[in-house]
Amino acid sequence: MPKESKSRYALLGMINTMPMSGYDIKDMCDRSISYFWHENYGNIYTVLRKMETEGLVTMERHQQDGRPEKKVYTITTAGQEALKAWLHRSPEPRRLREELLLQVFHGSMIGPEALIQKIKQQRKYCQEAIMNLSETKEYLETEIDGKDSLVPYWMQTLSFGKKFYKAEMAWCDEAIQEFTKLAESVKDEKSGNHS
Amino acid sequence: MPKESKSRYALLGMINTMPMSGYDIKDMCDRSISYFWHENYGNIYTVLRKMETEGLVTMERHQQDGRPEKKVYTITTAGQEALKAWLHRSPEPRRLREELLLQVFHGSMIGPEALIQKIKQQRKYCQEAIMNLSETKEYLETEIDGKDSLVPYWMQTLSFGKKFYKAEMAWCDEAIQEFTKLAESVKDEKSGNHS
DNA sequence: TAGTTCATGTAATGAGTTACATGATTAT
DNA sequence: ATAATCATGTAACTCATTACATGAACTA
Repeated sequence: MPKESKSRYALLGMINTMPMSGYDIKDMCDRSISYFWHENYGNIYTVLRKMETEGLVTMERHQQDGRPEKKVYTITTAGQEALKAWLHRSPEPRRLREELLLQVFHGSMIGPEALIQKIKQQRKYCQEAIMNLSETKEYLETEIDGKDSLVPYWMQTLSFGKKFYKAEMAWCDEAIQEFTKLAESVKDEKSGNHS
Repeated sequence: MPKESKSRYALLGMINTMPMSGYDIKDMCDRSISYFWHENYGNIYTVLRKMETEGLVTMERHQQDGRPEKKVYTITTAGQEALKAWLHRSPEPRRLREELLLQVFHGSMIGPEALIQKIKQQRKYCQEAIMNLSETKEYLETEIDGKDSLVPYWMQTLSFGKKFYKAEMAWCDEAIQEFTKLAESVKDEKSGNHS
């Protein structure tokens, strides 16, 4: 069986919280799940139209004052069932492709100093990510858990992000330290200062 | 500019440590970097032949006793330069697609109990991963840092893996706890027992 | 007036995965 | 005998990304 695309469920899930357009979906993805999932316009619009023909969503044109027309998609019963069925399935194991780690693995070719620069960069990125997550968390906490009970679930994904980035930052610190030591020992060897 | 494939560098890096065949590369990837990088035969053999025409590697047929013939690839000077150039470039930001997290985000549709099962499964997976990493670490520690100084770099990627999985396991524990609470509060509401 | 945001779409591309095919040998 | 390991390859496919195109309105 060929591996099935998961984009549809990302979109269905978003539409399920409330009817929205492709543009809205992209916006919501970027604001809420961007640290563990991504979607781009090209795919969104394509998948949306496909799901319409499959009867998972329906489309309505919404006229707006001054702004371009919107195509607002609404989930159907069939769509909700498809979403639920996926939610009950086991997630596929992740296939990471961590370019930085690959560079570290083959780092002996460029030496520790060059790696340290990369890792410092990554550390900065982690810090920013953690700040963003904190802001989102604060926002969610002010939200009265009203119409949708999605808040506690969203919160739990934020917690994952935070733990993940904190761990990565800790790794960055450790790696910088280790590679600094390594760089010094290389220098020592060159000056004939063996242990 | 279209995004460039990173597979070639994964392969070049492996061949750089010692000449080997596509089959060997797959084996080495699976044993050493599988928790943050993956390659499959289809791609390996294709990319290998492409790199040969580009002059990044050379190929030699090796006859083996009893076993099928091997095509052993060796990195060229051009290949080493390409590898080095990539190592000096900044890694592209990762694009995660964490299906489990997506399911958690939309979890309100199936409720906390169903999620807890998934997360328990994930926790088990993390535990196994940590054990595998520990074994690899022990193996590396017995290796005398001889011909290749790749050991400390490899070690550092192992440390990343361990920190990552430990963080994920901690998240699993937290999430299980939180969703258990949530499940109970839902039950309370049903039985008319409000706080 | 030039740039940004809003809004949708499609064609081309590429990269990677899967499935399939072959065939020898070795272990059970 | 038959399953597993060793070893390579390719065709089909799908998924996603990129690039490009359009166009209105708002903002500096």
